[in-house]
Amino acid sequence: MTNRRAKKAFETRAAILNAARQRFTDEGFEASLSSIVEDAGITKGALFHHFENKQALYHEVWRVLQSEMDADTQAAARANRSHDDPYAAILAGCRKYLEWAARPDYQRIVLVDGRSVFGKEWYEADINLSQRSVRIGIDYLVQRGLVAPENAATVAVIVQGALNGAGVALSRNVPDVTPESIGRVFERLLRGLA
Amino acid sequence: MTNRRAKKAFETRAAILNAARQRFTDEGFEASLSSIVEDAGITKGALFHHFENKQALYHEVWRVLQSEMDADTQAAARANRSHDDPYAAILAGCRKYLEWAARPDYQRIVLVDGRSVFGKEWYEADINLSQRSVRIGIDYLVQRGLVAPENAATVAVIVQGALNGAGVALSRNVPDVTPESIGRVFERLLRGLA
DNA sequence: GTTTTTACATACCACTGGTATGTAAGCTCC
DNA sequence: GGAGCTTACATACCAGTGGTATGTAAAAAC
Repeated sequence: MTNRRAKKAFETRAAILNAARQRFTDEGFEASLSSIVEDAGITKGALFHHFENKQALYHEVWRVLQSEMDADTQAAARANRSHDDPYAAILAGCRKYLEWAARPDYQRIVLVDGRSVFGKEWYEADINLSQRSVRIGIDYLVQRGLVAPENAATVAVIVQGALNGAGVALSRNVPDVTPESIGRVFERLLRGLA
Repeated sequence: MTNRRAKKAFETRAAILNAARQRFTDEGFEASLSSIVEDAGITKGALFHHFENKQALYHEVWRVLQSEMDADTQAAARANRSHDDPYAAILAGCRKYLEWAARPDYQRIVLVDGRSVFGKEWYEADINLSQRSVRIGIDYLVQRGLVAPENAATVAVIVQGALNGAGVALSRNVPDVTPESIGRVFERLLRGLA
């Protein structure tokens, strides 16, 4: 019964996305569509049926990754709310984000290749998913009077950039850069804003 | 007398680099070699004589840009040294770097496309040129007792990331993010580390 | 049961980065 | 000053790329 064709189509779509995610992680955007369709066990006809072009495929892989990260970091922040310390939630979110920034797939697809793939539209695409969680955290600090309202937007982009830099450094095993040292410095930075 | 051939070769090499810098700025690494050699008024034979491959050409363009930036920011920092305020120099360097981060060529070639072009070797290439000035500034603060020695490396990558985030946001005209607001926040952040 | 729609597969295209080869001008050295 | 080597390119070509136009068989709609 229930639409056999649509179900099958969904499976091939998922197979394409899986193969693409792996290839894009290993080889970046340069990964060939031929290799992706081979991994997925289908042909280019199927791929171009499901996605308008290579960029659209990449964008979908990217979007899924960002959504997963967004949900995960927000959950971590929510779970660590504290009446005693207004910084507890946002710091927990930061720590969780650092785990993502160190993941090979997230790092390559979002942090390294993503920007160049999307070109000028990058920031517009990015700000809605990458920045959202950060903005929520900063806005909370503003609400608690710990960040000046006129600095909110600036603090958000700076925190985001700092997290990305730290995350990449972390995964590159830069000497003396550890999750603990980053946690220490971040806490100091945020508290220093008050 | 003095070697006419070498002089001419240097000129073609410079023409290639100029054309490449422009094309890479406008179209990113995807810019075709055909268009570059056309702009430079030569052929692919000449290009591949001077550069091993496309990546090597890109790397040279990138290297020149980074060197220019490095010299400029260090000069700005040096010119703003102050006995009264140990932060004066590094803040001046940061402000100068923001100007670079907002430049179309630097932004596209170094901040956006660079990472994906160099892939895994990116950080190794980056750290020697991007990080150098930052590290010098942070090490000075350590020396003055304003940053804990064990945090130096972490602070450096974080400051670098923060500067990149701020620079990109600046050039994208993100609402409420201005050179002034960035300067304010940065000063607070750095002083908060003491 | 016929028709229409959908989810692919196949065959092909212009163009890409890269290479192998050709060539003419410049330099060296007698 | 001219033979011979070297260098700085130009030309011709190649495998592989993203993308498209067309074909097709099965499922859905009526």
